[in-house]
Amino acid sequence: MYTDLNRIMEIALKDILLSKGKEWLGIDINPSWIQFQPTRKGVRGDITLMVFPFAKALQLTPAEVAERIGKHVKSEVSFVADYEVIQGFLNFVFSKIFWSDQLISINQTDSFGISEPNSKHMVMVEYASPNTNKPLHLGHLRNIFLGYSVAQLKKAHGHQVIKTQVINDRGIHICKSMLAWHRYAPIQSNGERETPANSGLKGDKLVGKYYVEFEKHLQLEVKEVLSRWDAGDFSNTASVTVDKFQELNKALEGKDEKAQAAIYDKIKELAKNETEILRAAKDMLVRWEGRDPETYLLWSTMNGWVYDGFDVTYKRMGVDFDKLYYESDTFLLGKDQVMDGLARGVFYQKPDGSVWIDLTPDGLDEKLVLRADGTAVYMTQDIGTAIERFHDYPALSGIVYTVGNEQDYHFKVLFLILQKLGYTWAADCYHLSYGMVDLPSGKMKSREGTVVDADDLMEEVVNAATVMTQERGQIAELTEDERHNLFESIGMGGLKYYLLKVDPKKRMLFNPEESIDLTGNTGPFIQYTHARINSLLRKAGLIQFDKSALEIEAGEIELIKLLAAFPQTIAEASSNYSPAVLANYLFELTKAYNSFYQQSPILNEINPGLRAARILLSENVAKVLKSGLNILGINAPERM
RNA sequence: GGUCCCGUAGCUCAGCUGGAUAGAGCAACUGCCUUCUAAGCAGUAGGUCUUUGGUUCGAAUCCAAACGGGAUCACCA
Repeated sequence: MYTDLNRIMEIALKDILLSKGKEWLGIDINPSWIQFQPTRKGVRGDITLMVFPFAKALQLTPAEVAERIGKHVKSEVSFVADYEVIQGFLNFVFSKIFWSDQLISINQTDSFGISEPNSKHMVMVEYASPNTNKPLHLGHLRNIFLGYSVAQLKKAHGHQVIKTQVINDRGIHICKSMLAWHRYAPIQSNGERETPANSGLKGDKLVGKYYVEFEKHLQLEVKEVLSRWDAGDFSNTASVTVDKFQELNKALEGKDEKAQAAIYDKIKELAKNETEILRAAKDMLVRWEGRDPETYLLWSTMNGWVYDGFDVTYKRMGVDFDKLYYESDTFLLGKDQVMDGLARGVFYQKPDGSVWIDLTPDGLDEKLVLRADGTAVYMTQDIGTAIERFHDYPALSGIVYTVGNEQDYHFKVLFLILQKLGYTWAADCYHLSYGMVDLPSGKMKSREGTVVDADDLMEEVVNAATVMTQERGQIAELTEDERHNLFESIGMGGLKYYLLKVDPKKRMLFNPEESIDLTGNTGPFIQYTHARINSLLRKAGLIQFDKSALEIEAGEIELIKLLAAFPQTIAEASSNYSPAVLANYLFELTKAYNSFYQQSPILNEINPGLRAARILLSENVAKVLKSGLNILGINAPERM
């Protein structure tokens, strides 16, 4: 088992300072003065003690204090070989033995950096959960890679993890596609309507096509309704709607452009509800809820197409799920909890029968949790689903929701409600909120056709990787199959790394050209370095060396230090729900190794002790790179 | 307007709970393949960390305000 010597040394130094401090400095040491940090890059030393707090208390200059402490520590602590005082910072230099022992310890640890499986509590990670009316796009890619990677991170950190997604298989959106398909899908020669099987179209793409079709017809009808209204023809229109329309029309006067646009949107909304096609879709939803056999069959057929399509996409992404929650099963959940909460005074009821929660004391608004007609809203469902999950998994301690930051408010409210209902685990639920992915041309908008389709993008990225790898890869010995896998690994690795390397919380820019780059801060750069080490190790296989007689120099120490930081990097990335932390670490390690590789002969080194240390070091760098990439969901090819 | 998030090099991003001279990658320029994979390495150039106050030995980091960008404020999900 690997022991983080760094950490142990820090504790040891702290103990010595506390016990001997008075003797050395003449005053009692306040533990809060003792602040260590890794020594700054480019400065000699391994760990740095801040001496400012001491200097202040002792009324001495930092340099004087540092000198006094340094002298004593050097003479009394075996692993401190030297010390240096620069600008009031006290830098301790650890002995070479210390570092070579560290390397040996890392080497002897099988899954270095990975915590004992299931040593920490169980968490559920929800991600993906797309709507079924449209194919997956770039935004989903960020969501899915992020969620999957956080699940991997939690596992590596010792948690038991349940990966889950909610299948949004009910609601008006799927009815829209169903209706449009029923009305407009061309009849094939065999008498069937268009299906994935007879058209060769991916299921999600096909259903998405009819959703668009629906929207097209809807827009046309809206136009008709509006022009009728403008002409003063309100036949077949409810008087409430007419009043509302005229009211909004009046409100237009004297408003600026922005306010007018908002009002126009509302008018459009009114007109939408007056269209035949939307009414037909709503009827369909009612029939679905009433379990009308024909509607139900169509629904399950078309849903099936979508999931078959999504499965293909997930498979290429390399992600999976342990447990699925179907909205069609869970949409009735939560009502009981709401009624129970109502009885306990957590919620209150308005005269129309709708149920609300007043969150104004918490600085939020009043929020509807159940409609007047007793049907559930989004919030009701989420309350129910969360509770259901804790029933399904009694050992569960928290849920991570990978959902875009436009829902920050929703989750804030959800967690608060759960807490008010008395569920202590609400404190361990976390909204993994990520920023939007923008394009160089701006925001993705389906209406303007600027949405980047997930399947298309993956195809493109793999194609680009194929071209580049055929050009410069060392692939002569690979079979056709192996090549195919390699291109896939490189293309997808580049894409995943590109989306994961930035802080999830932040909005990010997706530059198509950069995403297929193979140089610089990219996935393929790390993969390449891993492959190159493997090539080296294949050749080193023949060389005998003695692992107990290692010799190391400054360059090796720098790398060992980085390797030793792997476990704490995983811990940090896991607790911050940030694969980006890990990605940046891997990049640092890769850069450091490449620099080392370029200036130090490894197999060609004549000094056997040095050569042994360098081979061992290379082996462990490769080990960490592979393990780290795996957590990011990225393959680490043996050669490329 | 209320609430929340963001503002670091031409561009894209790192900078952890305050610490030394603010770092990478891309783009630009200069070098390095008859030694282990050049998808690499070494170097040059590029910064009032949006602004102004405050806290402190010490601020890109913490606090406040202003400015700029975004999200959200549905009986949609």
